Amino acid sequence: MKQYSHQSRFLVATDCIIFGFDGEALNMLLIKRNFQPEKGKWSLMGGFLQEDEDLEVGAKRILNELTGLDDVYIEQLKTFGRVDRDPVERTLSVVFFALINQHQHDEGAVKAHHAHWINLNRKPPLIFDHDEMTRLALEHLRYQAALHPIGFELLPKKFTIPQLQKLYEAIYNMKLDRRNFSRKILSTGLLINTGEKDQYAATKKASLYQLDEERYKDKFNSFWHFMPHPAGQD
Amino acid sequence: MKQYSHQSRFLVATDCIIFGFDGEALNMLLIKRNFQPEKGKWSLMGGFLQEDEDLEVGAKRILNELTGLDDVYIEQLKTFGRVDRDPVERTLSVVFFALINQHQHDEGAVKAHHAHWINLNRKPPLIFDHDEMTRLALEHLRYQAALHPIGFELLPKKFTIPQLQKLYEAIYNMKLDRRNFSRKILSTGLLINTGEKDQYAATKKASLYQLDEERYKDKFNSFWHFMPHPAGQD
DNA sequence: AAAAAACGTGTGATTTTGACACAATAAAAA
DNA sequence: TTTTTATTGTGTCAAAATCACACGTTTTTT
Repeated sequence: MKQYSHQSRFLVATDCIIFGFDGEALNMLLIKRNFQPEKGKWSLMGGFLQEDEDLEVGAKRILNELTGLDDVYIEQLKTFGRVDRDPVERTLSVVFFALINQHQHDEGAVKAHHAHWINLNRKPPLIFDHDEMTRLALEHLRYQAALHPIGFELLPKKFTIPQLQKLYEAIYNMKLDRRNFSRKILSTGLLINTGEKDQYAATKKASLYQLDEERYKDKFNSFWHFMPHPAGQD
Repeated sequence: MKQYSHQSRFLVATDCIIFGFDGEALNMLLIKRNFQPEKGKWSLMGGFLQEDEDLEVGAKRILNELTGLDDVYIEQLKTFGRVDRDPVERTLSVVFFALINQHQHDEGAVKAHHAHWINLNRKPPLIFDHDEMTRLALEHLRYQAALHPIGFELLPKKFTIPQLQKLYEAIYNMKLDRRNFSRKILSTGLLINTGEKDQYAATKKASLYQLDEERYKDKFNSFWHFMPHPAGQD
């Protein structure tokens, strides 16, 4: 048996949802398309899967092309396959979810692709089913960040607890209590106090922490509740 | 623009991981293949995606073919795309995760496909990357069942709390405290006591409950902790 | 009628959580 | 130089949730 001859074959694309955090707001990297189809409109960064390429390799190729980054946190999110989702020709899209340190990307590459960091609260409508993909990704981010120590992927190697809190506040669009947040985060035992202080702070300088990589890997799949359970849930 | 002419096209299959519960153990529905490739070996139930078919529709078609069931809980789990995962020809597989009430399936259809309910603890090795798919699905089941009220999908419409507990014990391979389990489950407010009793019970007859469908939909995405956090996590 | 098996509910100590207060630090303003 | 202001680090306490465990009840079996 050399081939499954009588079966249909499909185009397969990879689209990437790339989240970044600038210290204040949650952003995503979007493309202002200067190519067909839907030239001039906004979309996710994507590309077609190659004959000899694993899915994740394809996603990382596309991600690297756009950001210049190599060692990025990505997860496969979901495959979108509605028959008419691409008006040109049926194309399945395997959507990947990436978290990057926004201050580390290659600005040249981003400009070359007409890409822009867009605040999530000011996101324009996107082509095809890319809005649906985005909704799912944000939901997934909120889900993951509430249960797993995933937020670190969006911050620099060394960061302060107030910085981390701002990130969580941006992800959930809500204010958190400084003291309870700190207690909860530190109680995971995942943070190492480097002893250094945040030199950019305006007033009292906060301590810089970094991930305990060892424990991070070990405990990634423990469950936590990073988000408060406000009273009166019912 | 009529087509993306120069891009490669791929075979796309759908494989289904089908979990069932017989009251004692967790089982999955597996195929003893009497067709090529890998005739004689065990595999998941799968099939190729059709030209005019949405992904989920394809999965439901395959599921219905095997079980005769129509209204089944399914989730898309992940797409497997290793270049050499199918030795015959490169094929992407979109894996779906299904939970069914094992006592409700169509035995005729199952036999016709040479399918068998196999206890998870006695699962034979499967072809291709189906073992990896299975591992992921079990992990996902454990994840989901710990956080969301998903176990009901594996039970009959009316069930007792001890039955539900046995299910959880099978999923996690651990014993649970009867009293704490009951309290936790009831405190979700998702169960309605039908007033009836389980007539098959050997001794004291347990009350039959059913899902409060309304609340179930509303609260599916609230987080819960159905599994205990034993002391000494560190 | 007594024993055995399984169900339903209750209790108390411990831990975790959420709400909130105060002292310490560092820059900027006075 | 002193005061003001903004922000960080740590602490307290009441309320809620969790875990470990005990007892009485119902139904079949002996």
